Amino acid sequence: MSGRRLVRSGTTVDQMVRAIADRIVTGYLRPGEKLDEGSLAARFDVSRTPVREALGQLSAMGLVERRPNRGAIVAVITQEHLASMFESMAELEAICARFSAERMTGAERRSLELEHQASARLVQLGAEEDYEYFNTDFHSRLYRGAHNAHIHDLTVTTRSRLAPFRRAQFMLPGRLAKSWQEHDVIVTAIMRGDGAAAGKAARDHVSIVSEASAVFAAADPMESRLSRSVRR
Amino acid sequence: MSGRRLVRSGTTVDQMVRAIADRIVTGYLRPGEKLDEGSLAARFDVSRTPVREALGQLSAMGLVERRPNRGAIVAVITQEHLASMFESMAELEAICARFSAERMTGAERRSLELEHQASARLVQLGAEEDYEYFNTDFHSRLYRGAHNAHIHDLTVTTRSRLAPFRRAQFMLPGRLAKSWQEHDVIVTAIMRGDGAAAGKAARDHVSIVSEASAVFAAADPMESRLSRSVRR
DNA sequence: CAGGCATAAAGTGCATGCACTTGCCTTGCC
DNA sequence: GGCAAGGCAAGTGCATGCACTTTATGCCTG
Repeated sequence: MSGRRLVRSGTTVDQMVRAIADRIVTGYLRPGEKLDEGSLAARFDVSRTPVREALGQLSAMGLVERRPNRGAIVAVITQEHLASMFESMAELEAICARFSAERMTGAERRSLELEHQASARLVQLGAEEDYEYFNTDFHSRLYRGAHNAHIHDLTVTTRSRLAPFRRAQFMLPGRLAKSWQEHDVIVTAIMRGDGAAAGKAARDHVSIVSEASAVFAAADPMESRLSRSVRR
Repeated sequence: MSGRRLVRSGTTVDQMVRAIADRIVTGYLRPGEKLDEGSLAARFDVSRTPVREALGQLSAMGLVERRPNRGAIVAVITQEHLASMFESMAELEAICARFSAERMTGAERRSLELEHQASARLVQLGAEEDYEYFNTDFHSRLYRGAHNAHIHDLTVTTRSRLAPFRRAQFMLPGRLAKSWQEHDVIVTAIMRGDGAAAGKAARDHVSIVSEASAVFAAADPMESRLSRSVRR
């Protein structure tokens, strides 16, 4: 039956994982929201089997929570756990920045500085959208510049899990200029190979975002109805 | 058909994940070894469905590698990636130790020091097995002492992935006494609340294990010859 | 009319079946 | 004898079906 197979990219399960993860990370699916296997299967026109596999993987990644026999929900992140993730992020970024200062190649350094300087223009223009895009790229450069595949993974994963909570920073006025200044401190430290300074600057940079987000998250009605303390 | 169900703990998939992960982490299943869905299903007396889900989750965790349509193998870790994981481990331990120095409660500090002092006896006796058991506990205390759930997760996960490569340290003579000395530096720093010193000591501690393991791993031709049919 | 208890509905967990892919091995061809 | 094409067996990928668990509904009882 059925005209399955529209595209031929990766397996069905992989696509499901990406699709669902994307909806969670972008905030389209909200914490605590129920993930019904049947509905998801219908939604993507596949059977429940790949959906189940995808949910299992997402659960392994911590993006969804699975209660045996009681279905899956988008992972509910407590205030406390969120704080721990932001703090981890700050530490991970600090490590990446420190290693970057010590290990980036000449090309990587030049490229980093070039892009950073170019981004000043986005700040002047107040191009929030574009700056955010650049910002992601900037941080990715630090992760890669650390020349450590595992740290890179940990950092990228943690960052993606924090993504839903990072939109907050847009809300603060003058954020762009401030962000750029902080980047500038990091870049300067990296350029002169000062790992300790680069690490500290990166940690501070993330911490500030963290504080902004904490405010945002607190105001967010994430605990409206369910999310009872599901025994533990 | 069939008399399924031997035990009744958790879901079948979870049991499979634990069972397979355990065999990988303990080195019973070696990197590169083929994981045949049918054989695993037969081995554990379940159908292929839960096996597939388990493999999917293990793949998400990085313990196995899945090639579409070509089956799964125990993840092969390159020398380079292994090094990056050890380095990450050193950094993560450093963070945990630093936070522990700053945040452990009085009870946690006392308990840590007490156990540490008690372990001196194991060193004297040369009780390798028991010391290794204590050692795991010691590090777990640091992870918990950091009071950061996410760092805890990252650290525990990374540590388990390194487990197959850590047996190396047993091979070095005088390792126990050296390890205890290093622990002692960490404990002392934590007791006086010196985060920076605790972090540095923890990083050094792991780095030394790392070097030992690197030698071991290099000497070990991690290919698949011997590990043919292990099923029984 | 409230509080159980039975029963139905919904939804999960796993087994089975079939289509497809891959790798090997044969077979025919040069 | 080597090599390419084709076929076969092994094994993966997904759909479907059924048993079981949870949750919703209604009915009976006090």
